[in-house]
Amino acid sequence: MVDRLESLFERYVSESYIFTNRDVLSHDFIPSQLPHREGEILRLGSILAPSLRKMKCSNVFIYGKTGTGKTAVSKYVLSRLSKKSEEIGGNVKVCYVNCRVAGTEYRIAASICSFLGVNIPFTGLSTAEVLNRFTVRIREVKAHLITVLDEIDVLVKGYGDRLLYELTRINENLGAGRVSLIGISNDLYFKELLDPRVLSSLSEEEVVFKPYTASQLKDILLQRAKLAFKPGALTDSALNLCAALAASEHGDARRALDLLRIAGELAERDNAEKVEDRHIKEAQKRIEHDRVFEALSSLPLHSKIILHVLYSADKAGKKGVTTGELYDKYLSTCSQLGVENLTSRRVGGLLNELDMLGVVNAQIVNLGRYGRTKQIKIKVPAKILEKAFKEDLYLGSLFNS
DNA sequence: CGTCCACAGGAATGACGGGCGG
DNA sequence: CCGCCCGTCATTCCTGTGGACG
Repeated sequence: MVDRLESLFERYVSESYIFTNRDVLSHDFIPSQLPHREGEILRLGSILAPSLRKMKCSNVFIYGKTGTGKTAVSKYVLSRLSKKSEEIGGNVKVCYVNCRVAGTEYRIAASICSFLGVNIPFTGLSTAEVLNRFTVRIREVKAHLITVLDEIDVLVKGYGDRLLYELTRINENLGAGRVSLIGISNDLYFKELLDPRVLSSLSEEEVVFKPYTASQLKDILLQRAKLAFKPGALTDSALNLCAALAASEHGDARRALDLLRIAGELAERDNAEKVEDRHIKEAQKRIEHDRVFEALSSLPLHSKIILHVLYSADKAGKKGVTTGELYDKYLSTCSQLGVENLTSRRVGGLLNELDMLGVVNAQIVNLGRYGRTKQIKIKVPAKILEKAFKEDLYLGSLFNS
């Protein structure tokens, strides 16, 4: 026993069979070259280049599906631009904000400010005040700030285009300095939600990122694999499989890299010498499992109760529950657990959130004389749900009986 | 062909915890 | 320390609605 533990430790201390540098496969790694995106890089570069000569540059709207390199290309071009600006003593500053990560209008504004060295408290100020301080600061340092708003559709869907409107208008009463915007979205139709004035201002230029094809994905993987894996540690067929799987999921390079990294980790844990097809397949299962597990276990209590109701119905062989049935069972579950219940209005809201998350499938159906309701079905495998809820402080007890 | 079911989901409002400037 | 404002979660009240039934 001791010896086996010793050898396990020893394996971790000694060099890995598989990886030379696993970080190359992580999300935030930006390689020195981005294969199959030369066109987009040059395009974005030529749009932003005027800023180096203290000239106005157009706002840009970038769209394309997830994992098509939008973020990587933007960050790459921005970092090169800011390097060049430093070199020539320019005043171009760059700033990157992910709207989904930041969350609210306020935090996005605060986050932009922090790039200019203005510290904004967590909360306490109005968004208008934050923007005001931002404007003052821009004028002060006379900077040309190029702001990337990643996942801008999340901002607009949640809070409307007020912030964007303010940002596009800021230049109008700004003596010195300038603000240019780069909006990134993976939803092509979100433009419809924008006020025409904001839209025309934001999409002075547009860049579209097409999904990678399987062979392009293969090139990308090959490039990273050279840096990440030991020579010969990745089989050709595993690499091909990886590219093929990711290509079938809308040419998502991020997904492909995740697959490769996790497959590598699995192979390493297996003490295998090479990453093979089975590791890739296993990795795909793992990713899906983890995604769902994570989503489920971080849910608020009442969402979990709702899911448990649907889970029980599903286990009883019911195919779909109506809103009324759901709410009845929800009430009884709450009293069983000794938890205060929410109103049906709120439960409906939570249900919609679960639908958006893809955990649940809710469809409005018309039963004519018998009303208009929703048919709700659970979409996650029972096993994962059990695993995610068994540890829950409140819900755990429901599984022991 | 009108009714009326059983909800959907928008708007207004309130409670609450947190952080600000003064 | 206080009064104020914010974001978040939840409630209350409300209007809207597609189609089977009578």
